[in-house]
Amino acid sequence: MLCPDNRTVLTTELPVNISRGYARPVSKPVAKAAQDKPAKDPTVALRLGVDRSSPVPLYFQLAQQLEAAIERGALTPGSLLGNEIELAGRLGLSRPTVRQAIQSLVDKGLLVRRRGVGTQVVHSQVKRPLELSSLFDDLEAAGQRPETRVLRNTVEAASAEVAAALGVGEGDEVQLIERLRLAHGEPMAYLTNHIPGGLLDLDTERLEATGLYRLMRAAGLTLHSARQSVGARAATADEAERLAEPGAGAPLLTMRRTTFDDTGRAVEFGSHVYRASRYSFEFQLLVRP
Amino acid sequence: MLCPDNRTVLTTELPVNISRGYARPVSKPVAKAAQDKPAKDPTVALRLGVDRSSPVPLYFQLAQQLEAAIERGALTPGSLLGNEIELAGRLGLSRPTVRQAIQSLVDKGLLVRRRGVGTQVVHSQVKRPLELSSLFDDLEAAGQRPETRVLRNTVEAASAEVAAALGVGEGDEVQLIERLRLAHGEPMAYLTNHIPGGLLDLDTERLEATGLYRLMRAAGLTLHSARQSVGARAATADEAERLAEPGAGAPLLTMRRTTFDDTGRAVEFGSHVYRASRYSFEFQLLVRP
DNA sequence: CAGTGGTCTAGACCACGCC
DNA sequence: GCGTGGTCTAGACCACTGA
Repeated sequence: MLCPDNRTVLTTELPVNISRGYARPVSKPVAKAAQDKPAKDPTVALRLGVDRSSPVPLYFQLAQQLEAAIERGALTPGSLLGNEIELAGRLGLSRPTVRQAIQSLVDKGLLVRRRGVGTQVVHSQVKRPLELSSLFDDLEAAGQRPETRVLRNTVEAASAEVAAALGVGEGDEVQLIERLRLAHGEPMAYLTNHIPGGLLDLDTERLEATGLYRLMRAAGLTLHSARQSVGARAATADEAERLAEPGAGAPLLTMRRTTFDDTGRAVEFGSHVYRASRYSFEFQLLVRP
Repeated sequence: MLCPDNRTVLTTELPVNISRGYARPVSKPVAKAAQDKPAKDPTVALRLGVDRSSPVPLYFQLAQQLEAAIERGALTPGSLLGNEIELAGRLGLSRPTVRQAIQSLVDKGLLVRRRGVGTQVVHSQVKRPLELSSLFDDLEAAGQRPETRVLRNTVEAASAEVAAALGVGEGDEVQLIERLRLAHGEPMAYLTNHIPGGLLDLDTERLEATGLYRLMRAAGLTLHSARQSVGARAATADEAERLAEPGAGAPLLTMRRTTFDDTGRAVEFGSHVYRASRYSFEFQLLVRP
């Protein structure tokens, strides 16, 4: 994704929400589709329908279909969805199941509910909130042909700062990785990561082929949350040279992030600098209702 | 909140999640509290209990109590909550209601569920995700005694850029506000905002007393989402002077944000610069499970 | 006043993780 | 196997909105 001024914009989006389900016997093909109502709500013309033999949860199937309808414009912004009870009856589902589907789209910011009014499609412009992102994946998704040069990949004793960030003892073994990230052959960012010792088997080869988060997930870690801080500062002479900026003093965008897995353990501490002339962070926020 | 290096950090937190409820007749004081189980789960000693005469929803009451218990340390990180069915029985609630309470805390990142294992308290460090934030509120919460100087407050014709961001016609009337924000008497940021004409009655006096978002909410607008972009660049000579930075070229943190209300209408477009020597953005991310 | 979403109940069966 | 959360049903009453 390119900005008007040719800077790379990071719109972060990750493959989450993997459908999980369970097999269910093909039971009760409930289908007393009441077409006796004139119904001006747009979902009637939408050939919605769930597959009860699929392992994908019913609410999830419905949510996917509604989302697809919104994305392809079949459900236009501002249009009312029609009430939950009637929709449930038409699909042969119970109301709680339909509510669960709708709620998941409300959480994504695609729908808005108003008591006494109905459920409406939000007037677009809203996409999804920021996810835990990988620069590599972001660049790849944007068609920027990312490239990684691993400049250091060693085991060190944790400094006080790193130990505090990772929640390990000072002097404990941590893996240190320094990488230069390029897109279209040009330097974009200088990435420094610290990872608790023994957590991951990181060989330089795999690090150059993909992103760190992908390696972590592949190793069975469940990434859960991250605390991050974004700022700016002037480049040192060294940094300017590494990043091919004209000289010391060039503005850099900085990001420090600690990532935690689902047990609350810190799995990574990163301290990165980006060329401000080429990068910005872009994301959406949703206000919790 | 102050950084080690004395820069102001923006931890954004807004008062959302206003409790809404409805009155319910004081019915069925179901209380067959089974204490026949030894139960090593920590919630038994937690004097949990809901007030059925309260207008606050039962699931919300339970969620609040659990959250409070986590915050004061009565539920320690990693501890198991005890299964949902038993908990429901003990509280005289149905399982779906208990699940709704637990789910809301999972969404906040305070709890983690594992099938076949149970529900655990996350190992702290995790706070809440970024909310739609007001610099004024953030500074005030951090005890920084914020001050605002309104430098411009006029009505103008929308430029092409502003018109595109706000979704109005080029040349339409928009309100333009330029403000200098100070903390402890020192310049922190220069804020430029555009607001669709006629949306809000903004007098300079009120703008100097509080933040823009607070005024918007007070005017009955329901803020729903925002799209924002954070970057960095070098200051112009003018900007450096306004912000009391030593001179042109000083690194600035930039933020552009368009805010939407719950009908999807753009209600504000802001283009702000912050002194990188004094500011950074700090926030948490949660990975959607 | 009619229609909507918000909340709640008391059951049920299933998939997954661990022993 | 056993216990956990994940999903689903078929009802019910209430509060809010707008005509």
